[in-house]
Amino acid sequence: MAKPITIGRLSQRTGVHIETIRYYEKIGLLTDPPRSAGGHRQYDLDSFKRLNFVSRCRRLGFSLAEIANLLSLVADGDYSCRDIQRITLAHKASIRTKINDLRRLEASLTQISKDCEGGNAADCPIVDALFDQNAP
Amino acid sequence: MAKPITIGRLSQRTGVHIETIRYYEKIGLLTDPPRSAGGHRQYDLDSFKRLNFVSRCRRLGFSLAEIANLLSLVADGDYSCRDIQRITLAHKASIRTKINDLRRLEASLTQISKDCEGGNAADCPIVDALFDQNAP
DNA sequence: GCTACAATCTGTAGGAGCTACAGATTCAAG
DNA sequence: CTTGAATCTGTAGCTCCTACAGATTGTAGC
Repeated sequence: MAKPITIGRLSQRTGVHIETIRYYEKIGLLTDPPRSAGGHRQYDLDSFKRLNFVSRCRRLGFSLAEIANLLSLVADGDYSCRDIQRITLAHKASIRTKINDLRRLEASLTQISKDCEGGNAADCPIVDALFDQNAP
Repeated sequence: MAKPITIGRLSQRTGVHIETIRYYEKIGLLTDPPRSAGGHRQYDLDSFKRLNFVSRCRRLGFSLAEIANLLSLVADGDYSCRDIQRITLAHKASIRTKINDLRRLEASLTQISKDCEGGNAADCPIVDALFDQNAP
């Protein structure tokens, strides 16, 4: 059988920090791997794939709870593609909401910094705008 | 002199939760207000303005550290409008970066969910894409 | 003045998603 | 067998709050 993978190599190959891998194990996102006689973790190709899945989902902005959900669906085997797509699309919608929120923030910041000409403290429009008790 | 404001009224007027106000005080973002004989906090118009400033900055996405920085600049009185604008523009740039990141996420999700037709588990393109060890 | 009841007090723990130690072992190469 | 790198466990920290518990204070009505 294939030589087991150490946590260090797994970390290198997936780009996930060692501490993070152990953290995922602790919270139950990854299954506990077998151990060597001395207690070191021994991973295989499956653990590698699973961690890669988690890592990719994280990069796509899924929360750990969402990922746990996806993983359990897949593990149970009785999921339909429709389930997965529903989760994915819901996630996409929340990303869209975040983008819109940030766009509004950007517009506000553009607005309040527009009149700023680098002058003195007394008439800084940004500070005035933020401190004014009557502002929205 | 004006009647002091209780923490409850301050919370109502600013929309900041009571616990959050106390938290801001604990970390030094707000100054410790005077207390009644029994130990209840007594705020005035200045504390109201200051908390409003903090609250507005939070809504604009500034971190508490950034806000502390802005407040100390203003408190010292020797800031220039240029300083404030610099901080504001830096913040705007980081928001723009976040927007771009999220847009890329959205595009990825659109891509991987595109081929999904709600079929069976065996050929779910999303799961395949995420589990495939050779994927990017 | 007294009694309710609301508001506030302090302190601590939790949540998300890690990161960063410290101090003790274990592994692998020479 | 030694040495140095890797790994182990456990705990504490980070950000920005939120949510209690249990005690005390403030206030309105009688």
